[in-house]
Amino acid sequence: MRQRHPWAAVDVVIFRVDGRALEALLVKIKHGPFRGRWAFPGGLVVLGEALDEAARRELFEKTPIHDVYLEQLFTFGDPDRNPARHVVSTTYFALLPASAAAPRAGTKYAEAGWFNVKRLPVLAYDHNRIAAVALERLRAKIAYTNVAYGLLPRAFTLGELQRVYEVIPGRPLDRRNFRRKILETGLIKPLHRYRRGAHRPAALYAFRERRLAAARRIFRWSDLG
Amino acid sequence: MRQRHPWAAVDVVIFRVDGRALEALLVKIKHGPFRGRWAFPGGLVVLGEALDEAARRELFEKTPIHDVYLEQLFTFGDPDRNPARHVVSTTYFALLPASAAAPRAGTKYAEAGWFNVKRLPVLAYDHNRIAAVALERLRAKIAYTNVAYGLLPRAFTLGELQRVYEVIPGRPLDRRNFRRKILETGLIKPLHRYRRGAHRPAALYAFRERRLAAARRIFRWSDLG
DNA sequence: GCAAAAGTGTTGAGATTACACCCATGC
DNA sequence: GCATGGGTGTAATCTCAACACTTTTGC
Repeated sequence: MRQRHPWAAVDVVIFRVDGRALEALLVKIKHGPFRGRWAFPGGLVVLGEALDEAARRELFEKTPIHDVYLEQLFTFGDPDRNPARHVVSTTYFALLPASAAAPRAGTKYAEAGWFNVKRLPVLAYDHNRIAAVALERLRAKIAYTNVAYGLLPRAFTLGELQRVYEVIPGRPLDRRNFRRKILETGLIKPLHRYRRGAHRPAALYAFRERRLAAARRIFRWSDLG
Repeated sequence: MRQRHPWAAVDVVIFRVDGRALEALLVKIKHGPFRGRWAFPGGLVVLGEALDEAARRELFEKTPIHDVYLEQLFTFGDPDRNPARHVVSTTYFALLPASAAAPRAGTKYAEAGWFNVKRLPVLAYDHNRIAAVALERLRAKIAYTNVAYGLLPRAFTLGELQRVYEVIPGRPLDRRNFRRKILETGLIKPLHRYRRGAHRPAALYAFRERRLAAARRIFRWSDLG
């Protein structure tokens, strides 16, 4: 019974919305056949470690913040996705508020940086496929859940929220309709505080719950195409 | 670098709609700590084998038909889900038409049989959790895709189709509204043939495409619970 | 003739979209 | 005073849900 089987690994796609762009965190690989190529952070699961733990470990190595939205995405297991050995990788996606700490490369990778998801380079392994799946999932999910909370700080203006809801599907929304609909969902609540800035002060809101909740749809059907 | 890591495995939840019940295929385990308990068929992934291949292999051992709808569900990786060794299992769900061949136990299992998903026994491993996730996914997916094709023969009546759409969420639908909506989606096409039976002959239909396609929603929001 | 499933339209309520003007602030 | 983003309401259209009676067949 001394058979060999593929090992389990995790990879994590970390998203943030910076200004008007959706970005993902990439790391530059130091060793092996993909040396010098960008990839999503990841690694083998340690014996006795739960999958989510492994994903959180990889995530924490890059950005030392807790209270991160983390969701399992898909498992990729083609034998040739990793030329070194057959590895079955379960991918996760994580959402960070734009304000979160800068990424650190750690000892494992040469560099780390944020990339606009619209202009990702050719990645190592099958990671461009992973990127596509992650983006698709995020787009689908923002339309009928409160996942957006993961991309925003505790308090935010409706304008900031709308920008998240526009950047991810990549199309503009009517401001009046957006405000009405998002308030009707009950996902967010007014804080009765105001943010002063360069212009008219904006009312601050917070998500009622900072864990996944379903809601009625915010986009129309045709917006999901 | 002679580290040990969890192995990859697959488990497959096979559904069918038999008359008025949604059923899943269970096998009885022959050996090990869960001997005598029911579980979904599954096993370790062989080195060099793609995940889907492994799932298809497990599926084919039970019901020798091709052209089966198969979709990856979720990956479970808690270290204690299998007391023997840390195994990370990627689960799949498969859909069979009711007419499909009877299940065979094979050599690996003591027995195989169909169980109403509403009355599943206590299963081995974390398989009751898997059942819950599979059911949730199937319910969500039938509402906005043509997955139902996997549960029906090539040609079917609108009555048969409606029964599938009622059994899975577990609530009745208005016949007139159902027929109008399902025809509006364009997912199915009339065959201009009729099935004769005990009663008035019914027009036969077929799915326009026998691969996953999205459609506008067939249920109302509140029907998704 | 009767039991059982097939077939067929309309109406009211609610949801969705499109759309334009004034307000508060910093500079 | 002007540029920038914040704030607000209404009307037309579309979608959704509710609902009942007739038809065709096998027995």
